[in-house]
Amino acid sequence: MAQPPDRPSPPARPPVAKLSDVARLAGVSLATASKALNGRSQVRAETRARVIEAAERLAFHPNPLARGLPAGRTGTVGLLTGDLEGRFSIPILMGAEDAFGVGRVAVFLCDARGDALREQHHVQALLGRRVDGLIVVGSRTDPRPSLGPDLPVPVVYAYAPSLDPADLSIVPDSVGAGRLAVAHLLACGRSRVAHVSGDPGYAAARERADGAAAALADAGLPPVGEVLFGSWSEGWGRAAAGMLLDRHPALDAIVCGSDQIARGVVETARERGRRVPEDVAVLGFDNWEILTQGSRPPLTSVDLNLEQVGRTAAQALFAAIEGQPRSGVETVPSRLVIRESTAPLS
Amino acid sequence: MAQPPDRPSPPARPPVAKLSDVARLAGVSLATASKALNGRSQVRAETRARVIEAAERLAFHPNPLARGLPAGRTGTVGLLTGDLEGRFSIPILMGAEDAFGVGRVAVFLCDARGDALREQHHVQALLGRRVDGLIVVGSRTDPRPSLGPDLPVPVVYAYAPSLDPADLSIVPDSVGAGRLAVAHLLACGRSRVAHVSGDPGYAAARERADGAAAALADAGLPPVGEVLFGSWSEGWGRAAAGMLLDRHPALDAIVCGSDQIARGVVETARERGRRVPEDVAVLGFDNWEILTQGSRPPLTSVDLNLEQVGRTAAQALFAAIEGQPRSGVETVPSRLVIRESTAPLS
DNA sequence: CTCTCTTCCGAAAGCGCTTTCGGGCGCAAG
DNA sequence: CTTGCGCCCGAAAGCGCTTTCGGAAGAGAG
Repeated sequence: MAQPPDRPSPPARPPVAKLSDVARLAGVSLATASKALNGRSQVRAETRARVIEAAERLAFHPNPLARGLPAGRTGTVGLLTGDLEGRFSIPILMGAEDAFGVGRVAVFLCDARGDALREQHHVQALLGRRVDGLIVVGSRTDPRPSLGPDLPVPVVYAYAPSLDPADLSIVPDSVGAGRLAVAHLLACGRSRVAHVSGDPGYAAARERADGAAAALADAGLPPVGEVLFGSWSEGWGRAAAGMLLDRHPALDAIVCGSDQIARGVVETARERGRRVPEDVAVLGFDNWEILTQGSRPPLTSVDLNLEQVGRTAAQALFAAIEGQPRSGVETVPSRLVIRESTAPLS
Repeated sequence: MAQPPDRPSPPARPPVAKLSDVARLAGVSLATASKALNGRSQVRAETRARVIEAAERLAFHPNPLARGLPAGRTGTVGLLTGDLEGRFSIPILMGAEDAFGVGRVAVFLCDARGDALREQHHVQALLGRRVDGLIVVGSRTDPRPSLGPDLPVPVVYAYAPSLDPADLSIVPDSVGAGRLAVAHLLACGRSRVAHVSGDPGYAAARERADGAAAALADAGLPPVGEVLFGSWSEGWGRAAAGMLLDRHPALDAIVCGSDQIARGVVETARERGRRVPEDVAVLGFDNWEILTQGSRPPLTSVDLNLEQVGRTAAQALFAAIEGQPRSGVETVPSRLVIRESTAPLS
């Protein structure tokens, strides 16, 4: 539709082997060649071997377009992200690549940039390209509107769950991540644990806080003050740390809602003469290397296992394409990466 | 080839309109419908209108697979990246998306993870999918081996240039970026400018340093000490800043090879009682928001215009596909983003 | 030796679309 | 009223592959 009326023909390129070449070389018909290469059970082993050898000699690669035509399949999936920076999309993409297996399927990556209209447009473009399925990645863990139940292909939501429980969503376990953080601090012998988090409008902030609170409660320990919600920035981490250290000088650990916040907290603690981790243990979430490594000391952080989220989403999508759809919200556990900002009380 | 022997058929899905439906509804033949929709000049305007209306009523989207079969075109391009974190790929991807125009072409994204073997594999997979062209994105600006001259489709290298001058490469102007940085500091009235950079194994480090040195020389100013090469880390920035302030207490500006280094430098300067920017102006490269914003004060940084690199690469690829290939290395100018870590001497 | 089954292979029919090519029609010129 | 010429349109031939279906060849039973 969008082709120029009379475009010049592309420059001459070396021709590629096609199935008919393979068949001729192997001395069989097209049909037999196709069956042999696709592992259909109607060819003698010896014939199959001959065909395969011919294919290899010609460096034959089947044209997936032509292959998909009769089957209605294309061997491609669409990855629709709303995440500008690729902070979450990239690990998920890599996980998906792993799960599908290199070369088996190809991934179309589209960035909707958080714009619903653009998203709709991309969905149409992807469907037009006859993708076999769609993975939708959000930029935050808050539930998002479903693309709708009547798409012609299966959809899996990753990171941000769909509001529609009939859809399948794969998300990190934020509550569990919060529990994990506190459990580690308790294991380090800390007992006076405060919590500085980010924007309370984010489900991730609230759920991590819930998990942390629950773990403290399980241990019979009171939290140190309320959870301080603010923004996902170092500046907020610095400010909040100042307040905390003034009000609760006896605290011995601070859970931070993100690595950014943790950096600010660590910095302020050090400037106030508190040693990290000896006096105060600090940890963050996300395990964003650029932040955790640059910090003094390097930050312990809860890794949300985004690659695993991607891998699971890809596997689920694959299953759905094969006719085994699931639905509901499935969570992927988090993982603690211990660095120097936490350590046992000596 | 890699299909399971006898897979189950996918679940029933709503059928989509095909060209024959449109033709029937419009009361014309397939051929006419096709020509009408593709703007061929062999249909009466009135007939064309009728066909288009029928297509819209049926929400007809041509099947790009079938469309590409005769033409040998697929309307897809491959984006092959070696950049784990997507630090450079994502902006380039977005630029490419912009340049192609949403929906006109789709982008296959593959991550080779810096592995030549995996790269080769992905190239094969992409060629197998009959992409119309390839954009290869490197993870650093050092020249990289060419994919070879005899690929069946045009290739454009972005960020990392190809070693083969017959290829087309679109890269940021590292030398110009270095000049830009120093020019800004000079405009701020600084005259004793030191330079802390990253790993000297990186062309980006050397070229930025060259540009900076050239700009100083143009102004008739001597550099303050040698360029301190090290690594791309905050820790190195802190260490280097300590050395610099000891040896050259009179310096009034420090150019840093990256935002990470700049953060370390700023931190150490502040701890040593030097005010930034009043006593010492500091700037970095890359304009990585997460780093520039969290710093105290926020960092001035040279933005390499990666989106523009991507857009240019995409346009060049498009031209090559249309039969207008270019070759050689083309640079994209950088852009200064001024924040609080630099300011005129009062 | 004939008949029935298997096993293996090939002819042919699509999949949805584009494009070539030839023919019908209407018009102006002869 | 005939030619000739253009303008539109449709029939049909692919593009490269998969799949159905029927037939040929060989094996075993009667």
